[in-house]
Order: sequence, then C-alpha cells, then structure tokens
Amino acid sequence: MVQVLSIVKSYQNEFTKTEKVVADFILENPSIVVSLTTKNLAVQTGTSEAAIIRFCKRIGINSFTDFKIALAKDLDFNKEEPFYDSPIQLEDDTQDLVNKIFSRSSQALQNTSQLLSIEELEKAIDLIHSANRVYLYGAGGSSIVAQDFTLKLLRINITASHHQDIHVQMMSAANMNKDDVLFVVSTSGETKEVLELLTVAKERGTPAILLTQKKKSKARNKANVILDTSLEEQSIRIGTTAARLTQLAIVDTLFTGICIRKGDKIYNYIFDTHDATSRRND
Amino acid sequence: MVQVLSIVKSYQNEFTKTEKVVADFILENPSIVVSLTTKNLAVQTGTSEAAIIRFCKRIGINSFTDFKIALAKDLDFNKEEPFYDSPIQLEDDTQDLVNKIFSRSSQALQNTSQLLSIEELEKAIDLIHSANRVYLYGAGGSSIVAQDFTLKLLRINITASHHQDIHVQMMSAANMNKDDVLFVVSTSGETKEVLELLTVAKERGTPAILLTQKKKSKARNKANVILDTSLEEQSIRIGTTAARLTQLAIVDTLFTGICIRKGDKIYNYIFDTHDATSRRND
DNA sequence: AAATAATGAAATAAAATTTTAAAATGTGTT
DNA sequence: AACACATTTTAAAATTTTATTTCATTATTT
Repeated sequence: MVQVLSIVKSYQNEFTKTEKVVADFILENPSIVVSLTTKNLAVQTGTSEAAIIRFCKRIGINSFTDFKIALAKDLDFNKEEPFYDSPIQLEDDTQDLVNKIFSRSSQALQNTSQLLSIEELEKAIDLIHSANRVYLYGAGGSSIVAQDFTLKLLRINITASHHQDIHVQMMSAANMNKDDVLFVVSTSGETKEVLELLTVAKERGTPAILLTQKKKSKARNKANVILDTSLEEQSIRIGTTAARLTQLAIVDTLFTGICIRKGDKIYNYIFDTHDATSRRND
Repeated sequence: MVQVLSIVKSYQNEFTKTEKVVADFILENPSIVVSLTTKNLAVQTGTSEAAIIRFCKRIGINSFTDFKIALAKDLDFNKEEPFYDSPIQLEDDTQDLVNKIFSRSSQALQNTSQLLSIEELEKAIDLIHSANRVYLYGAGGSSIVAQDFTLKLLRINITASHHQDIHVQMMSAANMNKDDVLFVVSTSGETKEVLELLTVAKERGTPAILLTQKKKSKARNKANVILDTSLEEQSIRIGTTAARLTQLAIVDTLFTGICIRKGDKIYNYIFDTHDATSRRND
C-alpha cells in the first residue's frame, strides 16, 4: 500500500485539530497536493503555511518538498496507466480525443506484439530477403502501408514493385514468378483486387504474404504467410488508424529483420552508430 | 512507464552542449536529482541555475519543480528494465525485434500525447474545419501521412488537394488564398519543397499548419500552427517509423476533432453506433 | 562581418522555513 | 469553581532558501 499516505493515516490519533484538517485533505487529494505550494495548501485547508510545515515534521519528514516527492513516488504505484476505453463521443473535448485515440493506438500496438506469430514473421522476412523481386499492394487506405514498405525496401536495394493504380499493379504482377514475392495489405481480407492478385500469384507459383486483421476471410486461404494485426474495437467508421499503425509497425519489424539478415554490409549504413542527423527521411 | 526519462533520452539530438551535460547527469542519477535544488544540480553538472531551468523548458516541462515531481512519479516503475531501451543490434532475434520496435512505437505515442499542445491542435482543427480548401503535402516518406489525411478529409466532403509530385503540388498551391489552409508534414522541417510551399502560403495570406518533429527548423518560423511529434531515439537511419506513427495518430485526432465540429449531421455516418463492418476502409 | 543562439552572473520573484507573539488549552492550587 | 501558571497550538511576520527572469557577454552560424 501507499507508504506516505499510510504513514499519514497511522498518525490519525496523534494529530492536533489543524493537523487533522491537513491530513484529511491530503488523504482525499493526494494527486493534487503533489503540485501545491505550502501557501496553496494552507489556503485550501484553511490553515497556515507554518501548519503545513509542522505537519510534515510531525510525521517525520523533514520538509514539505521532501513530503511532496515521497508522495509523488507513491502515487505512481496506483497509477496503472489510465486507459481511455470509453467510446469517442460528440461531447468529447480535444484533450479527451487525444487521450482516447493515443491510448487506443498504443494499446493496439501492445496487443499486436503479443499476438504476432514469430514463425510467420520469420517466414515473411526470409521470403522477402531472398526474393528476386517484391510486388507490393495495399487495398484502398492500406495502400500507404504498402507504399511505406516499398520506400524502405528500395533504400536497401531490394527490387520492389508498387503501383497505386490497381490496373497497373495487375499488369506488373502478371510477370510474377516463383522467385518473387507478393506482399499485400488488406485489413478486411475481402477486397476484390487483393483476391485477384492472390489468385494470380497462386497460378504463377509466387509465394504470397498477407497483412490483415480479420481472422476469417477469403484472402487468408490464398496466402502462404499471414501476418495478423490485433482486432480493434472500431468506434469510428472512417479510417481504421489503429490498424494502420500496427501494420506499419509490422512492416518496420519485417524491414529491420531483413536488414539484419543482410548483416554487416548494411550495418553501418542502416544503424545509427554515430550521427543520427546526417540522413533525413522526411 | 518511465516517461520523463524516455522524453529526456529522445531529445538527445536536440540538446545543446550544456543541456546534454545536464541530461546525462539526470539519466545516470535520476533518483538523486529528485532531491536536488537548481543550484545543487547546477554545481553537480558544472552549469548554471539558468541552464537547469532552460533544460526543463526545452523538454516541454515548464518548471524545475514539475520536472522533479514527474521524475519522482516515474522512478518506481524503473525497477523492471524496459526492453525498448536497448538499441537494436545485429544479434537480435525476431522476438527481440518485435519487443523493441513495438514498445518503442508505443512509447513514442505516449510521449507525444503527453507533450501535444491542445491549443495548437484546436487551432488546426478550427482552421481546417472552416477552410474553403485544404492543400496537403508531405515531404518524402511523410507523404503517406498527407495522403492518409487527404483520404479522410475527402470522405467527409472537405475539399482536399494533394499531389505526390511536388511540381504539381506547387502548381496547385499557386492558387491558394486566405480562406484556404496549407497542411504540411515534414519531420525535419528543413525540406526545401516544404519551405517553398510555406513561403508561397505566406505570400498569399494562407494560414499554414506544420506537422513536424525537430524543435528547431526553418519551417517552424514560417508556419502559423505547429504540431509536434515527440522525438524518438533513432537507432535506425532509414524510415522514421515511430515518428510516422505519431504523425498518423495526430492526423486521426485532427480528423476526429473536425468530425465533432461538424456535429450531428455527420455523427451517424462517422461514428460506429451499430454495424462497424458495414463500411470498409481497406 | 552581421545575425543568431547559447550561456552564466546577477536581479527578481516565489516558495519554504523559522521565529515570534498571541491565543487556546490544560494543570494544579486554593 | 476561580485563579494562576505552564504548556501547546497557532498564524502572522521575518528570514532563508529556492526558482525564475533578465541581461550582457561569449560562442556559433550564415
């Protein structure tokens, strides 16, 4: 249990009237007290600054500042970080939005990292690492994930083929063979274009990696490697951003894994050994 | 989870020489710092009291006392050494990569949500909400963020103009006027094209919103509203994914804020009241 | 060479602590 | 019960310590 607060409690019978008032206020508002001054706290409790100092000494703590530090240290024990689970509402103010959106996103990442199959990840890394050419496609909004991965791969000299226009992408994919890899992102796994690409891949003997969210879909059956992002409770219909974030994090993991496979050659180029600022990504 | 220390670390590249000395001391002796005064810490680090205060402000905390309180809150958690802390290495196995990359990303989100200025966010939301037309541009890898936002805005019937090709974007931007808004993403804030766009915006009286990471850059001085993503401890030179994730989360927040401004009309369309699956984003 | 940024010393402001004197409470004596 | 005396508690004021701002100087960039 909370140390300082329990000390305060244990002194209940020893306190004078004024001290008791101070103690009660502290017990009820520990997190507020942490950022008050002696003057503030004196006003809030209807006592005096001297009373606050005396209170600290009484419970065996040398100064008010020390008391606040000790209190702050203890508070965190309680503070398992706030998780803003409630749905987004019209009444939410901007701070609510930040809390909810960021904590959800962060939660989605943590969930995914727990559920992610290391085995499938390694299959994907190996396939891409040893592929002759990588064809990347992201359906609709997921296209940015495919794009991000494409840019990364090009940087380390892996031949990556990506086109936003699905027809161009199909034309390009028509040349796939078994030494290539198809990498598709489809949150739902039901997108028509993705299914078509996967079918072509199968016909041509090209291994396919699917980055998806739905646990059951037509696309799953057609892919060789499946990377799952955690499900999210959607509360907004437009823009499944949390899913997008986890997809990007998976892509980042794949990319880093590939870099490591490439080993020493790439090490100095890729890893930030000395000057992080020298190379921009913007 | 060790927020303040991780924020301090993330600023490593932004610090001046003196600030770096202070940061190093804090990182090595967090539990001591908690009970030091500005003077003490100044002496211990061979700097000045002013330098200590400046240090706190630099990392976005507005007083030394607040800094100490925040630090004290974090200290107990410190016991379990978090893995995102160690750099990615050639020897890491896939599980290590997942742990490091995901926990860093998650950390970056948390840091950003703490430091994000609600005031600037609201300015941005209002500007976009009431703009006649929004011009979006993302430099290099950040283009996917601009793209993501563009897709979202188009869905709620806001006129959004985005082009991957900077020349087309410039041509389009040449028509900007004061009822429009320019929204640019530039992690470094030094990208030539972004600076040009900002200059054009200024000439034409168009308010500009900048989504960036660096705390000091040429672009900052040219923008009307600045949205900061938290700095990250870069350990890989290619692909500032953590920054990208936080940028996307900020975009998501802006978007949701705009939807809320639009109110009832949009509510049933946007918010998931019953069937989340009916509308795909893929 | 001029502009810009970083820095510490000194001045100022704010906060914490101690001192002090008055008020309240308690104790023993008649 | 009434009084004197001692003790404790208290808050206002004085003092000390700590935090913050200002400003002139030095370093760095452009």
